Amino acid sequence: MATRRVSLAGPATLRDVARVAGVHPGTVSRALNPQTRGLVNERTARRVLDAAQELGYRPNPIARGLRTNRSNTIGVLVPDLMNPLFAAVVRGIEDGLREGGYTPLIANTDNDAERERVAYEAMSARQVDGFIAATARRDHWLLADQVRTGVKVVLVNRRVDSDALPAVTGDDHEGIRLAVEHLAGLGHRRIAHLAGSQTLYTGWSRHMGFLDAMKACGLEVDPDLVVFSDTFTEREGERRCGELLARDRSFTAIMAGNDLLALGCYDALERHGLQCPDDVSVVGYNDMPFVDRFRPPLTTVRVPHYELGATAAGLMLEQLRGTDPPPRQLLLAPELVIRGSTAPAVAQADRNTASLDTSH
Amino acid sequence: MATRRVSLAGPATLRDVARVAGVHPGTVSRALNPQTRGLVNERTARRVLDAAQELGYRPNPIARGLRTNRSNTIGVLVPDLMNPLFAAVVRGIEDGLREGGYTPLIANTDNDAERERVAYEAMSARQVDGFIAATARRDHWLLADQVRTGVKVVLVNRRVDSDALPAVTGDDHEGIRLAVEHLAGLGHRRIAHLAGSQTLYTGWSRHMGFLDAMKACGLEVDPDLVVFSDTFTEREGERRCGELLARDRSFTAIMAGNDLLALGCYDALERHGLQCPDDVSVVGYNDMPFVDRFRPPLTTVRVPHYELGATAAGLMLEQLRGTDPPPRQLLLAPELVIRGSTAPAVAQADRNTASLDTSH
DNA sequence: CGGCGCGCTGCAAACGTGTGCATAATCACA
DNA sequence: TGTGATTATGCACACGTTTGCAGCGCGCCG
Repeated sequence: MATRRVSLAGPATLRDVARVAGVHPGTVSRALNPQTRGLVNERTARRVLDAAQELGYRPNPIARGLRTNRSNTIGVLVPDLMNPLFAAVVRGIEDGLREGGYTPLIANTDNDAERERVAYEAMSARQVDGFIAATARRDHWLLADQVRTGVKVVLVNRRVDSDALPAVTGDDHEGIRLAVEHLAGLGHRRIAHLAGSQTLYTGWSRHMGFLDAMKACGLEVDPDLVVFSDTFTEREGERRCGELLARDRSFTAIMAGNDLLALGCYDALERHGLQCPDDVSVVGYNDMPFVDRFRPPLTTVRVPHYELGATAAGLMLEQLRGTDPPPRQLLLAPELVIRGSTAPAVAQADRNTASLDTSH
Repeated sequence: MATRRVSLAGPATLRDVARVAGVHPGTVSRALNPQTRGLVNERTARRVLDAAQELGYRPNPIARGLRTNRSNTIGVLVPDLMNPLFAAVVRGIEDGLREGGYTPLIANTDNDAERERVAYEAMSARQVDGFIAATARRDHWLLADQVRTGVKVVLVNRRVDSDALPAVTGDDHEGIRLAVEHLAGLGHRRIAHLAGSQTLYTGWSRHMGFLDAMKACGLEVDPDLVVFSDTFTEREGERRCGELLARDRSFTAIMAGNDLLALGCYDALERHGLQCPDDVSVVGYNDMPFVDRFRPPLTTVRVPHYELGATAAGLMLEQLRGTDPPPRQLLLAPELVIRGSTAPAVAQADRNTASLDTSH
């Protein structure tokens, strides 16, 4: 009889299980929830579990969410999934959340404040239990909203000065240091810096790292050799590197804020008749897929993007389990990957005459 | 008083709006739903809308979903987000769905049947209104389940023989034809084919396309020059291309089933002392990001992945709006992108002696 | 033997919406 | 003015689950 009803209607509900097991729906709820199983007699719990198994009962997350105001869902805000870096981060987040039984709800923001806001609202409405924000803006309303509403937030690839929010990022400071030391070790003394946008956290922190690293190596940073780009794109990299070359050609190496910017440097150098790495060494940042295939293969700093996402998920789970652990800010170690775009510095004189040949 | 309640408790509910507007919650529901607004007096509707605006009312999708068994959510099954092709497809899906007010729920399956199944179950439990499956297996249980339960499904990057499911894919047949014609036009007559796995739709369809295209060009396909790979990876490409070279070196061009396989060919050719494109031309498929940066820049067939996703989303919306339109199978036009990895065929004699020089 | 505590389960009220049905109000028309 | 049609709104229940509270049976102890 009961099975008949099941075969007729949709998926089995708590009431169906209760009918088969001969108990009250409330008891079924308690028996099936590991949290509250202790409250119910072992023998009846067994009976309930069997009935549920037999009917193929699957709890309805919607109904549960309505009652509990929780959804086992985490909102993930990411600039652009088509960017392989963020794809890796998101993949790490997904795999990390799965361990805790949570599901990510992903939205692309294109670094647009308005889209970010509507995605945030939509996700809040869907009762997400927290947010992982991989969006890179340094200033952020999320912070304000967090302290106001107490919603759980974890930042990835970005942190806030106040230490108020848990965050996990790559150690840009260390990464840039490795790169600059590598260049210094090759004899480079005049090192240019093609920095990313200073409104994005990564652009800013790598710039700071560059200043410190140069000092640590006993090198001077010539303001003429530092240029800021607006976006992390090849085109912008080529443009800014062109400005650099037009202004002052005395540098023998470029530290780029990003692999894409580094790629733009390739183009600009080629356009100005300079060879990489023979005339100018270039170092990127991130170790994107396929940069080992470029011409020349790019020396760069590897950032563990997948692990970034996975540990961010871990921090979120930790926060969800409760007992308010103090917000932690984790740094993940980068790794210098030396390939073909860096070489020993040429003697200053040689290079200047060489470049004069082509420019006049 | 009413506003007081709002400031105390959480987000405003239908009842709150009703209290402020001085009407029954049911009326508010009707007034706010564009579908049913016609049922309510224009003046009161206005009052309700104002009240909702004032209170900042946001409908609760969870409660709505519980009542309607719909979630405005579409399950998206994708092999791996870190693959830039699928990232583009997913991005297209997201943007396409947004137009209809739907949100994607994304899961990576790694082409693993078991993970696919659990993701499908989990999404069904969450009451997704449909599935977009970008997973590439040719045989699929989804088909069976679809006809059984009547759940809405759209395939992308894959279709089924029976025409029973709406699908949108790139026109592999046409794409391969363009590529083979290009090679034939360069004088190549012995063209090898490094095919993808025949258990995946794209691998299979491109293989079929290759056979037809060769015939159309009046060229013979030598079974010795066709080799099948198990996965779409560089390593596998290198391995299989190595087998090809060991077996028969008479070919002057390779049609690869994939850019990654083509990349593997680069490695194998180099290892065997052959130059691309001087000795052997290589054509890829997909036009992944950065293949224009490879050494040499890869000639390949561009597939509009973003549009693939976007139109798949469109098909899904169409299906959701109802009135059962017949399932449509759309083909999107590919485009041949000629770069540096293809060149006129060398005279057979020249190349044989050249390769003999290095191999002996 | 009565009362108390304890282990277990039933009861029912939510959570926020949507919607069929009833009903009140308005209107048209003879 | 009465009747039927139309329009607009109220009412109440349902969706499936969780959970505080009450109650029941039973054993223990005084």
